[in-house]
Amino acid sequence: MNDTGNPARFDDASTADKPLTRIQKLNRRKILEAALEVFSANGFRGSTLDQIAAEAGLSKPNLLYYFPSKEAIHGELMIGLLDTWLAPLRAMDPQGDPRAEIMAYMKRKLEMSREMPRESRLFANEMLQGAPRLADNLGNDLKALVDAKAQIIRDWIDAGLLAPVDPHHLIFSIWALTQHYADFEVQVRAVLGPDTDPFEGAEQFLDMLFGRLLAP
Amino acid sequence: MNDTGNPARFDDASTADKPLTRIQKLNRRKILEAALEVFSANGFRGSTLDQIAAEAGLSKPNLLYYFPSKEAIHGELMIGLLDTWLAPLRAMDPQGDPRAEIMAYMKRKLEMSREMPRESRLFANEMLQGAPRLADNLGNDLKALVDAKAQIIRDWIDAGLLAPVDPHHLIFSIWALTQHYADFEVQVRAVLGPDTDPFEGAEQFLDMLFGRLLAP
DNA sequence: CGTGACCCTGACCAGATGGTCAAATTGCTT
DNA sequence: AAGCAATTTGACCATCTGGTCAGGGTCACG
Repeated sequence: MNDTGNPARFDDASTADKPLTRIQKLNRRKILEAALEVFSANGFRGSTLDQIAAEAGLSKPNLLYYFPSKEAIHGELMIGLLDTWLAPLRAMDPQGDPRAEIMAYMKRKLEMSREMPRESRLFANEMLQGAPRLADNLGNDLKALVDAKAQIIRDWIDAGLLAPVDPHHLIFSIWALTQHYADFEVQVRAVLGPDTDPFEGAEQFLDMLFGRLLAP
Repeated sequence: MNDTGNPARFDDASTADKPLTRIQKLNRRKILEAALEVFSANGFRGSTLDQIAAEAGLSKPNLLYYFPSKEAIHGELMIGLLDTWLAPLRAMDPQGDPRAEIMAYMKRKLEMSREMPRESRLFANEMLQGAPRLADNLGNDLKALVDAKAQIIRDWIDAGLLAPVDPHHLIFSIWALTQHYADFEVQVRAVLGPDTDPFEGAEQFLDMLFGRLLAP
């Protein structure tokens, strides 16, 4: 059971937080876990409450006892996701060694792609549809965070500690490259064959790629 | 059942080619164009025949006069897509200058992301769902093509013309980086703001990234 | 201008799907 | 063990959706 860093959250993201029962906690977790499985594999419209209910081992009306609607389940998933997803970027330390910080960020993201491919695909699905449920967060929280980190990188560059690259696109490139291995896993595996671990090669490659890019 | 005169056969790319009528050619094109628009924005399950019909300016039964099913429309789109999508890779010339060939490939792919974002998203959607409709092609055509091109790159490396990088992951990185700007366009635009052209910066960045990587 | 093939549509159908509800069952507290 | 709240479910509903069909309109061509 994967539980670390993925805590079952409160009920309606609304104001009133009741004291969650033992059974509530258990079943809400089951539902969100099942929903992650199903939504990430089929997208929002491609998933049905019946599938999620089956995966969770509950009846459909019982799902709707814990969440007011299909959208609510998805929404709750998304809230937790954006947070989890950006944690590694938040952790980038202005005080650390520039190249080490960026390489560590890249590696953490790659690790996340390996260990949380479902979350990655859920996120990708949402982006592909134009992120209707994340539009606000993207324009505010996300932009603010990325801009802040971009400024840090810019400072590093100005101090001559990194090659002069566009910080925003550097961050995009880390996102693109790491998430590709989760989101396009079928394609990657089809090309590499069944006996090769994509992430092994990916780590080496990305090490070289960013190592060469960042040298001042 | 009653099959009389149903022209819903496969396109010119198929085995049985009947002489397509003027109206057939026109309407099939309208339908595929509309389907691209709708499928790429909503995914297969998220799209309805009504949406496609509306977008195409035709009635739903009329769609089904030209194509036997929703799946058939999607399938036809996919066939054309994989071909279009891989054309730039096919064009990589073993006789050309190694770095120039790879940089040109990357640029052509980036250009495709800018000019055919719908195709890119359609492809991404399919991959995310595990590519159920492309599984065969991936394991055969695609793998063969990529392996062949990887061998060419390997030869270049052995000849000391390129830095020693894993050719497969090099190709993956080009795919990931270029398609990211189409598939995650919302996110990219949200971060960069409305007045910045993502592709402008992307081209510069990728130029530097791969330039540095490939130097022997 | 007639005729047969081609093209188009309103009306309809069956199954899927999100969601509701009253009633039954279970869990918790005193 | 009673009593009340929390949990669960079978039955049901309205709507959506892919797909069918019989019939009517249109086009091309002799």
